[in-house]
Amino acid sequence: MAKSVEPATDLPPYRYTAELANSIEEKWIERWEERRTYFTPNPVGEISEPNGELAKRPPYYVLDMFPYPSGSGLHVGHPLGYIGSDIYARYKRMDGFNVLHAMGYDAFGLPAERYAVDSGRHPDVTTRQNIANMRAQLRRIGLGHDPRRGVSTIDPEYYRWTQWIFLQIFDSWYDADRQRARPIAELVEELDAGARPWPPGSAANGRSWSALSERERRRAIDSARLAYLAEVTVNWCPALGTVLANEEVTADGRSEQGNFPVFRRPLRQWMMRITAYADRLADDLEGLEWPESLKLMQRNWIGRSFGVQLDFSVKADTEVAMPVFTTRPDTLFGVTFLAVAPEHPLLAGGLPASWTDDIPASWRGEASVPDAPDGGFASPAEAVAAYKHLTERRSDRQREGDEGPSGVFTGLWAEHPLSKEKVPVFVADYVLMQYGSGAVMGVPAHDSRDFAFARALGVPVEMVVQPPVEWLSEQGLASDAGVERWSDAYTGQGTSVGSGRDTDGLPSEEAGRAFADQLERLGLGEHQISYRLRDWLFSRQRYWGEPFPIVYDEEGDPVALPESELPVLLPELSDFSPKVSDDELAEPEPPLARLSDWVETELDLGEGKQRYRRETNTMPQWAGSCWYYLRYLDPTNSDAMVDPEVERYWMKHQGEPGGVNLYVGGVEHAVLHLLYARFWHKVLHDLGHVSSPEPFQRLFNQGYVQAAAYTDERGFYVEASEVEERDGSCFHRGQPVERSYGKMGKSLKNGISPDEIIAGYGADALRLYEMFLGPLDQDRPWETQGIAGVVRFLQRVWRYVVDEQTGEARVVDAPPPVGLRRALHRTIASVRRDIESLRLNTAIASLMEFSNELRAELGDEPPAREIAEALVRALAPFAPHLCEELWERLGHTDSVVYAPYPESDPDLAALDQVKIAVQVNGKLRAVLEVPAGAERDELEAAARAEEKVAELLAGAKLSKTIVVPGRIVNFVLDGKG
RNA sequence: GCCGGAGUGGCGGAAUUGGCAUACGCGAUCGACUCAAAAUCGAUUGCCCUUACGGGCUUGUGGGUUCGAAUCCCACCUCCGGCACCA
Repeated sequence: MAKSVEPATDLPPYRYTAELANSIEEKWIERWEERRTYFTPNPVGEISEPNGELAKRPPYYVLDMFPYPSGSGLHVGHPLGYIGSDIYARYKRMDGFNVLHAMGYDAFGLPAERYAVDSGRHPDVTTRQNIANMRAQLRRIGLGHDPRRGVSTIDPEYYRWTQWIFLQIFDSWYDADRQRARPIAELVEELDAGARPWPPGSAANGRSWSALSERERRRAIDSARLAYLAEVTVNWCPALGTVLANEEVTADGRSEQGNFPVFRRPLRQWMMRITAYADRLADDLEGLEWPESLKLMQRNWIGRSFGVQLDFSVKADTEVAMPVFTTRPDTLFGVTFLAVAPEHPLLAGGLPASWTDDIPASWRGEASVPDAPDGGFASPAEAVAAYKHLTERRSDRQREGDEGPSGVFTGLWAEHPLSKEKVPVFVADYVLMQYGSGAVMGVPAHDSRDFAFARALGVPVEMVVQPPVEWLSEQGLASDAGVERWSDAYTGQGTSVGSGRDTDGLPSEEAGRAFADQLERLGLGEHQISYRLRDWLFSRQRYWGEPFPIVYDEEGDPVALPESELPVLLPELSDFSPKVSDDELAEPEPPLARLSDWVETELDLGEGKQRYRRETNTMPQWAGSCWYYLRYLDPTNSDAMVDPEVERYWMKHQGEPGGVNLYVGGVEHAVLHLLYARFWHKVLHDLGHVSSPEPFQRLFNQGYVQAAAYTDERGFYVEASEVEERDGSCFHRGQPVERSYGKMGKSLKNGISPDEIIAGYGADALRLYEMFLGPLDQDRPWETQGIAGVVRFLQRVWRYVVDEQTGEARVVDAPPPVGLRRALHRTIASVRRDIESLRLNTAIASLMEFSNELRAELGDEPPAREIAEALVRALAPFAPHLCEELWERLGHTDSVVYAPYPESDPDLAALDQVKIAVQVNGKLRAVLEVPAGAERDELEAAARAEEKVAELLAGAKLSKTIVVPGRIVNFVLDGKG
């Protein structure tokens, strides 16, 4: 809580109070702006001046994650990462680098649109106002950003290039042989020349390329593009008038926002072929300086698994080969059934008209379809239709939430490729159409899901991997217990059994290899890699986003607009809300579709004037944030996304992968944003538009600020600032409330505004305290009272340098005591080390320690200029306003922002005296103070000479003496150790 | 369920490679200044036993390796995060 300090009459006139801090801070923020202190020059182009000589320095790019301009103002948790990156950027700037550091705004998207709808104003108005508010709040924290580079995604001059990048992706295809994207024109050339029979990903169906009509060829090529249209199943929420991401749908199939029903339906949408890059996205993580945990999250998200795809032949209308994917070919002889996803194409063909008599009721749907007749459905076709109808209406989330496995028998039988036995084919919703081939081989003995399914429907279980005895005993089973007594599948490796072949008795891995080889020889299977990653759904039925630079011709096929048509401006629209409905079958209607004058257009795209319809979906919020770090490089360039020379200057580093040197942001973007941005960057790299293969070389995740939050008896959060504490209990308006801790923010009603803290203590104190609370990558609880410690520290630094009575600098131009100088150099060494690895809490602790030594050494005496100036420079990245003021009072006319960061002289930083612990039997008995270079013999002799040690050694038998120079002496007496 | 990460004073946290556990700060207690309070300055502050001298214990729990473990190994407990029918 900010205290309102009485204007204390008896304080010295130049005491560093909140008032003084605030006036210093405001003064310097204005001067920095006037002097363009943070303007960072490019080597060439429009913004290569002023400070042009800086561009000769080595470049360094420090980036924060693109903020979304919230309408509710900042709390002290928001700027945590920004302060950390700012300190690092300032340090690098003082250490001789040309540092690019800027802040723009990710201003399109759902939250901005919803805020506008709620406040009844146009998103363009509210968003720009929010940006202005946020800029003002951040400005006051003293972040050293180049203001010219702070782009917003909603600026037409920005989204023009977002659209341009979309066109680059649209105009590309992925060449799997060369493992990179290439212009689509090259694919057309290869096809026309006969160098390639067919576009990748589509099937020839016996026809040759040249036999196709022009329209057919065009559609085949369109489906090979990296950005393509496809009919996909989406979560459609008519009440919100939009499709939702899986994350936005609750477990019971309703919208997270508003709790409206969500339906799954197919819809023609723009997709991005990110799966083409799955291998590179996974492999290239290797060379990045990212937290290992985050790399792992990306790898899991991509979910690459190696296995075998093999064919079972199924007799439906005709004999068809049905591929299944497995990572466990060793369990092939344990297959007792197949299961296909409800959407599987096999089910579209003819199913048998009736069951054979031996089919149990559980297979006929009795166990799985709630309203099935007693004894099950009359025919496979009916059972499958009923089951599909049941599962169709459930969202993915619902499927996952269901208790038991379910499915029905299709009446079809498949032939095992090696044993030639017949196995039944089921339809089951635990099989996902989107993964593998949408069909699985059921091995109940060795897969938990197959096991549960088999038990539920009464399908046989056959063991083909002998589990180790330990597993059986853990399950409470005897070592010879049959598979019918198991309560779960054994999913580990073991000894192969039960195939009746010579692989029996081999370790199961070896048997698996043998089966895979045999399948490959027979042409019935091949090694394959599957991914969890899916292609990226890129359309939104929203107003507040980038329009696609796409129109449709009379046949409904997409046509890219030429660059000269960019930007496609987002048209003015007074009713920008999505069209909502309570009818499940209502057609999605993007707001832009209402503008028929805009949608219907006549253009000459090279074939004379023709009528076209514009694309009315918009891009998702991720689009703008996928490439902003490239626009920061060259924000005013109207000829290119970024000048290649400028791009190379900032992003290409000798002997390193290249990219942004340091990227700081929250772990919540671990997969989506960071994966999408890497994907776009790689496409741009393949097409020659950027020089580095990866966008972000070093990544750092800052933690969250947490704060006490309070819930009333109904479990609702109450405004934390209104809670009072009495006798260890908490009350809100007289009612008792319960305390918990959580991420600071609007939802827990526990936000604390930085404005409030700055008014009460100053921005430098806020900066220091946020960093001092704990390691930057860790969550930390906010307690405003703790800020007193850093305030006192800043006051002391001020008082060392400035006379509190006169305001004059009070340093002496004489050399400091040698001990103090040594302490200074030690401090500089550790502060530098700590900043480099972003351990800013311990960097500040070192500076405090030095300040304590200064006080102990000097008392009230003025410090030497050498000491004072080094301290001011060392502290400047952390407390820039205060240090700029002190620097000026010390007589400097140039800015401390570009003063060189103090260097540590290793000779001075080395300790001349060291303390050595002396132990007897591992227990500390004395501490020696000896010259730093003391040898083993000297140490041992000195240790023996200690009175207490001598006492303990007298009469005892010494079995061992450990001497580690510079560290420890340990006497081990007989009878111990 | 699977995969990660973390457990150190009343609190936030520190501790290069295994070598003085608790740096730095908050809070608390006492003192100086003050009519008083705030601010500031100074001292003390891991726990237990002891008037004292001194001694013992202590990094989630239990074991192990080592002359020596917060740090390495094994088992367990708790908390946090990610993924969740991925065949």
